[in-house]
Amino acid sequence: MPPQRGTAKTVAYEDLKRAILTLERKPGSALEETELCDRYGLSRTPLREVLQQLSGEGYVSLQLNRGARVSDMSHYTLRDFFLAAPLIYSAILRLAAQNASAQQIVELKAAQEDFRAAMASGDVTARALTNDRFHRITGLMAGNSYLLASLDRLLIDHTRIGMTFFRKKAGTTDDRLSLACQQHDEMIAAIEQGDDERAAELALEHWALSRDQIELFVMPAGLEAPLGQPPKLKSA
Amino acid sequence: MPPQRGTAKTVAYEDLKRAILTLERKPGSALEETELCDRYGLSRTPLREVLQQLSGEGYVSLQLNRGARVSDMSHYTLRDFFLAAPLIYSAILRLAAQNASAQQIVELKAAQEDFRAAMASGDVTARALTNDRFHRITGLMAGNSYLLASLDRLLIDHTRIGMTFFRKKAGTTDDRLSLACQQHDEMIAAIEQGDDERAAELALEHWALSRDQIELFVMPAGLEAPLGQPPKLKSA
DNA sequence: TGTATTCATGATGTATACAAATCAGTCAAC
DNA sequence: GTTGACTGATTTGTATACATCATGAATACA
Repeated sequence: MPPQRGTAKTVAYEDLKRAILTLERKPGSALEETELCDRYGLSRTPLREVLQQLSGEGYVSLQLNRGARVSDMSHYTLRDFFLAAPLIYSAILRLAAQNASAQQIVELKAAQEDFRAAMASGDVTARALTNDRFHRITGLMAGNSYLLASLDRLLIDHTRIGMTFFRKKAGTTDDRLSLACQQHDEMIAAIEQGDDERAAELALEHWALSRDQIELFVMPAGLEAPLGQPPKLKSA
Repeated sequence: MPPQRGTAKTVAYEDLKRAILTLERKPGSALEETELCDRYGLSRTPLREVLQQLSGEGYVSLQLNRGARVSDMSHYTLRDFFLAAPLIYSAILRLAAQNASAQQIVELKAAQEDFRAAMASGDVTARALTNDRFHRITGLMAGNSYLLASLDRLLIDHTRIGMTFFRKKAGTTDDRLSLACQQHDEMIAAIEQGDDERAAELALEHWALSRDQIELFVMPAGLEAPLGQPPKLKSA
């Protein structure tokens, strides 16, 4: 649903999404129209249309006479996230294995190469964005517009959470990252073979890894919490 | 994510949604800005913002320099619909049973009364819209913004499809409608008791009923087609 | 000193005017 | 008869000006 707009508007749309996903624009922070107009060289009319669009897609929230803010992330959203992610990710990957076109598989492999490069580079932003791109391509492969709506919203917050814990340079992080990379490779293989069961299984394994990373980051070290009941997190 | 706008804009937003859901605006039909401006008494600037918002929510699709159209419904969307609906509906109702507030249950009961009245009246539009409202309330009860995104999109098309087959006055329709009404009552009971298993089960039963109705309408009578592989449907 | 009100400032919401692109119809050429 | 390009009219995209609302500092008062 990206607007295939003329350049200036497209740039604003894409760059705002990038800035939100990478936490360059912090959750809950205000988006002033005049600032954005100056930055992207647009007048307020088209810029406001971009904000409306982003609002409909869940990147920003609008309040009457109070402008736009980057969508918030509270402990509530995190709880919702833990519930919805395994359901949607496994469904998407199952469908991706059933429906992926040859062209899409080429794109996914290219995305995976970029992801691998980002892992090697250590660039946090690049890691988060290339991972985001990988999973969005699987969403397109699934080709189900209804489920894609949920996936898109999950990925907004998954990528933002990813930026948060990627920033932490824990000792265990690198092992987990290389495992994530390996899982991506296995996903590609399963999709290429049309093995939908395996693809769905991999989605759950991949999610379990993410979940552990998130929990590690969110929880004070050494504090145990029951699975499926994520600890409360103060909003930023 | 509805805009809490000043009256004129809100009216346009709500009425366009209503008109799209009830097929008063046909899938794929053009939405001319000047016509809508005259109708709702707005200038083009705020009206275009409404269209952008509706685009982000899946009601309309925008094309550069070619204006807005009501979102299309092809046999592809119908196929996607059959795949996503049971997954999302059961997940939503399970969560609704776990999380519904007392206030929300009151609202759901009120919606069900309106639905029952619409069934008695025979007003096709009222039936479709009150049914839509019932299920959107269950979505709010679930309180999961990620899954809600999918539910909202499913309901757009479910309501539109409902308008299509409600219009047909088949002999069997009334029995099925009263069963649907009864299932709503059972859903309320399950939610009120916090019986999430039963609620999810009811969601699937309710979906099976809808699915049969849709297949009855879509298929030429007497023509069998395998379940899960809906027949091709020409777009309007 | 603390609280409430006022008013100036700045931001958002809307309308209008203008620029650019699409579409329909005609006409000419093949 | 069909195809192609041209032109006028309509529609969409953008910029600017104005109206309305929120915010916060300054002042008056208890």
